[in-house]
Amino acid sequence: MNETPKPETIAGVDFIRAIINEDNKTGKHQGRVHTRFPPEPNGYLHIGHAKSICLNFGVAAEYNGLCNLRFDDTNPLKEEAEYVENIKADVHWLGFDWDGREYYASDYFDRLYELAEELIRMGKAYVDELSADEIRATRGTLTEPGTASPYRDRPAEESLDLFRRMKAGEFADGSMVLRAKINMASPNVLMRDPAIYRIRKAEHHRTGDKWCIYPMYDFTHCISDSIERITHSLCTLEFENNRELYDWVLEALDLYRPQQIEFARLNMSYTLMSKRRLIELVDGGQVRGWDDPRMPTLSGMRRRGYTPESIRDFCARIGVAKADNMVDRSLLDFCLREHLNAAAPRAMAVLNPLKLIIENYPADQVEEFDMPLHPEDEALGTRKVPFSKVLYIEQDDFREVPPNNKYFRLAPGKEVRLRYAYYVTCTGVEKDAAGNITAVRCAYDPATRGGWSDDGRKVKGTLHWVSAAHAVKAEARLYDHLFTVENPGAAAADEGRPFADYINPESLLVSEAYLEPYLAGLPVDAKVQFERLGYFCVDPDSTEKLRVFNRSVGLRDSWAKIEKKE
RNA sequence: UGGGCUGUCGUUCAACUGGCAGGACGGCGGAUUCUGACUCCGCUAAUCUAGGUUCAACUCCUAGCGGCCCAGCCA
Repeated sequence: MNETPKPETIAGVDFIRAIINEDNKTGKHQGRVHTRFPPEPNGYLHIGHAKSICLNFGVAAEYNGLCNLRFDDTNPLKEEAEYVENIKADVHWLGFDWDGREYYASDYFDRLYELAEELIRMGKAYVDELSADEIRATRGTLTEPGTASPYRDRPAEESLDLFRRMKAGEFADGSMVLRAKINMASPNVLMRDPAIYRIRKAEHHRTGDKWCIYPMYDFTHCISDSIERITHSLCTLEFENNRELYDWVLEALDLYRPQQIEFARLNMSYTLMSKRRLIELVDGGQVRGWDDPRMPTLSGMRRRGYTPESIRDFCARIGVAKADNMVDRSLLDFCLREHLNAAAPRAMAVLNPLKLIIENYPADQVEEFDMPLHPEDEALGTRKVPFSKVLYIEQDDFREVPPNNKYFRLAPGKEVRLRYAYYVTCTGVEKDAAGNITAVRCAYDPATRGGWSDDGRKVKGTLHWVSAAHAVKAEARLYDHLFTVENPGAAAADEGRPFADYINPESLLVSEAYLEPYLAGLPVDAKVQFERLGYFCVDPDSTEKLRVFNRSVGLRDSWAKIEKKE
């Protein structure tokens, strides 16, 4: 669990505040603010859920209120205990705590059943024996009203008897259903006698085989909110049409009524947010699992190096509103870079090594330099980095023929600084028979120890380096964006192609690339920002091999700029 | 087509009950720098349309237009 998150102010949350403030003024909830985060445990949490988590916990915190964690587990076919555990872990990782208020819709099955019977007795619900197809056929269309089921007006006692026998397991799945009796002609299709209980002879991850009938979302969610005395039930836009039903159920049963408030869900470019499709990716083996670093899940992003702080900051910056949106990934990357830049201890790394031989440095000598772990934060302390006659530098940091006079890295005759070590001047190159450069030779100036000269001499270039003899080899897997189009889900739907077609094949290739970055002997047990190269993060799960995840966090942009200037 | 919701810089969020359309990200340019990073400075660019009310409209009125959601025994 992280430190308690500071209450980042979420942009655009005013339309929710306005409602809460009004409620507080009128004393509707005695000034109480109580929200909930209600995931269905049918998959892992993704960046879209982070928005909801930050909103629900954030709004509650702002008003000194509470936020519950509630699992919406009314469909035994899709839900698993494994998901529950991972969801809890991810919420904690993000930095939020429900303080023991961990609830399950399945906790309310008994109460829900009682209320369903009550609805039947009141004549506001009936057992329908129409098939699913028949119900669909009689529901009408968007422009035409539906027609009543022949069972709609059966006596309450008859429905009650049938409902009890449904519960007792006397009937097969799909043979009958409990429907709320509302209005078959309602312009809101959801109000045309919606099913509120169905028969499902399936094992539930928490209640086992105790039940063979399960309540549906529209009947369950509002009552669960009511039972928990939720004041403001924040949910996404697609539930706007459900609000009328939400209110109807609680009104019919004369129960405490929370206020449902809808907000726009997060859409992010090049990112798939549909849980259904993420499940397909996992099941289809296109990714290694829910926590594959290419996945937009919180666990995948964690492995890729995103920090909870950066995700929270992102959620605060994108804000919340009722208009559909498509947030650019670059904002997420910005948030990560900003946090990493401030917090990550630094290290030097070389991805594409080029041997650098210091001609006038004693062959058997090794020096250790103390380098700050963070250039702007001395409190982080220093690291020791060994220096010797043969080093590795980045291939891109040397050009036999400099492209122009603005190139200030190493080239024949030019002097550069080896970061925190010495100034060196290039004296020549070594080549193999084919003419490929195999090593660069140079001479160092002993008077510049520590990487500084008092004589006013200016060197523009500062290179990163590692001692060849002391370098740590590591396997690096570079992950690219998983999807090739801005909105893979929509693209696939539009063109009617399987969305897996929109996976970037390069992301798979890149992920298998075996690179050999040479890391100086540095603390690599935590996230590390490789200086100058951009922002790499060490996979915190890795134990044996050091994995360097990157690609979306700045490296490419950084190089693009460099290339342009040369 | 019925109903619900929604339209502000490229993106996202602002602009209190009408009063100079602002911030952030992105992009472009510059300064600085022992990471060509970071930082700093500057620039860029928007009220869906048409009428109307008003000294004054993103805001109010009227009429259009666009986008999203709803016809699961999913949530």
